[in-house]
Amino acid sequence: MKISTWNINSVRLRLSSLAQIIRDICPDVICLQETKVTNELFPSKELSALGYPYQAVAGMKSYNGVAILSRLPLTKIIVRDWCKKADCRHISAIIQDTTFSPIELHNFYIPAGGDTPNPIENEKFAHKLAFLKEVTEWQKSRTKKTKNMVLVGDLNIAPLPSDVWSHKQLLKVVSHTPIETEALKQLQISGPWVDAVRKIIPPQKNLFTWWSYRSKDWTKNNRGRRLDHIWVSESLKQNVSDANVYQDTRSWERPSDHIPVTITLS
DNA sequence: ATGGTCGCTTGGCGA
Repeated sequence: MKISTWNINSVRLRLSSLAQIIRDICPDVICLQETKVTNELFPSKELSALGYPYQAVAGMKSYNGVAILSRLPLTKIIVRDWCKKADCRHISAIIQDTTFSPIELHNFYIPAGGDTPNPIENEKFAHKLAFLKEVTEWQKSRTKKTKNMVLVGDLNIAPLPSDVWSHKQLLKVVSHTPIETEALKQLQISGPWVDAVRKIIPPQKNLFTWWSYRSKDWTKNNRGRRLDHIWVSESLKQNVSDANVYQDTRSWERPSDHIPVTITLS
């Protein structure tokens, strides 16, 4: 089973890019973030025609928005609000597969956090930290636990030194500050999570999934960050047989600033 | 230290 995650930055604008990615990768399940569209205007028919009849969608006008597209049936679709905001940053579903027992899938779009890494001066950063804490506490409080779980999304944090182009220069930049990487670690250990991508691609090796639009040539200095992640539960750890990023897409016409990340479960 | 670019929507916000 192949599971991909991609911050698409407008699903309507990049439908043809998504179709190409589908042709190239053939994922069984695709999780999108920043769809930037209401559910009424979500291109359901087009995506169904591309081979994904099972869809879980949580969108709003202009901002945020998450979606799960699947070749396999999805059950128990849940859209959750965090920090008392109905801002479409999380959707979960159970993938009904015949090879594995059911897999509980969580698709997150964690707040970016603004520019200043100080929760007192910057309410967006405060929101990001509060969001992480709330998800962490929620995971700890869950009593009914599904065995097989996968968590994906644009987590907007690059946890490892090798997840950014310069560890030293980014320590005070939102996405790589110690307070964030620590919060992400707490979130990770509050559940059964293993970083599936880093199980395949060694933690020493630089790996990025995002490059800013604010650069004439993103390849020149390769100033990227790994903001997009796929985690699996311990129960699936041994099943992770591949993980990769589709870096070519960043050079396509009208690219998203994020690239797709994919794992294979065997 | 500053400004650089996108997308949605048409001014300004969020990234």
